[in-house]
Amino acid sequence: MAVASVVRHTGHNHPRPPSAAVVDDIVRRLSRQGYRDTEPRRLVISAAAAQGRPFTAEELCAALPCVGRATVYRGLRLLVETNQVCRVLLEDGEMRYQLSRGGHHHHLLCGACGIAADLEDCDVEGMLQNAARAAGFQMNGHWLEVYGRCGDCVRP
Amino acid sequence: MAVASVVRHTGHNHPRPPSAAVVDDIVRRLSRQGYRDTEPRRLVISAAAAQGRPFTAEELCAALPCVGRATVYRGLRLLVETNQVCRVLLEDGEMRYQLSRGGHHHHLLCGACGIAADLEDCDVEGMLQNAARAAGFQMNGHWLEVYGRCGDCVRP
DNA sequence: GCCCTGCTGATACCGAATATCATCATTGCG
DNA sequence: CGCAATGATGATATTCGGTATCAGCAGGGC
Repeated sequence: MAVASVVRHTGHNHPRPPSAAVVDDIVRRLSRQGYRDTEPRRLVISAAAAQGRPFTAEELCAALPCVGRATVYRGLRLLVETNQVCRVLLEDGEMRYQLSRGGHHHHLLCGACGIAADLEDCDVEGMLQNAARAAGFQMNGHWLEVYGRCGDCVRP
Repeated sequence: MAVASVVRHTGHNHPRPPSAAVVDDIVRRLSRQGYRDTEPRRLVISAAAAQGRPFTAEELCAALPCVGRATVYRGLRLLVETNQVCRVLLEDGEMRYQLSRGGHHHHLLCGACGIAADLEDCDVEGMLQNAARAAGFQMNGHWLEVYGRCGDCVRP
């Protein structure tokens, strides 16, 4: 279902050179939680950090031909579970991933170039709390994605 | 802010006796768009309407052993495409479906009993428009799910 | 009733993701 | 430092949700 997937690759938005500091940082946080510091895991983190836009597990696999598929999938899952990577839901229902900068935030997703910008100070929380309470619900969390066009794609 | 109104699906979560009127209504809308009125299609709609909570395609298949898998999947896809059924994203990323009562709305999802209530008058739209504009984005749409506990599950 | 065409459904197929399991490598500890 | 415990790896098999195929069927306009 939901076949028509969005833009794959356009001119800009090249993968960035992965910053060693970012990788070290994540590895350190994982170590603190008892996860080992291994070469393949660092490669997965590095590749995830190098993506310029939300990516799929398969894209990571393709970017890491020397790392086993299972390892890439396990590594990615670990990163999601430990909140180093956040899930990004595209408009068509496809799930992608992106290195998290931490803290609660939402994404502004450009349907043209596929880039995701973080939307940080948006107080939907309070509004939803109220709406949920009015409906007799106790709200625990929410999932929000915003779709549109980024500045670069609106005026080319 | 707007007051939230809720449409509760059933008192409890059992499948409801599918209302013939609801099925007829959907079939009529499909006919108007050139889609035929067929027995298997009616069965799919009826089964979808009988679910007391968001369901998966597989659950529909299980509920309709006499209808071919492909037909169930095609029928469900058609219903989604024509907005008779809306997608519901669970907290863990699983995608489910639910008969839509039409109009833009969001879902209050109970993590305990799995029920989904419609949250109709919640004005996140304007807030998101502003936040997006501030970030240089042109917003076209959004996806929002709210998670928590329904009244029945909070005080049992 | 007839025919066109959309619909059905058994089956094959596909791709994403996970389970398995022998082997390897990290890290804590003596 | 070196060793053992055990978590991690990766090739492979497997599962699973969903789609493509295609011959035959049936809805509905005539």
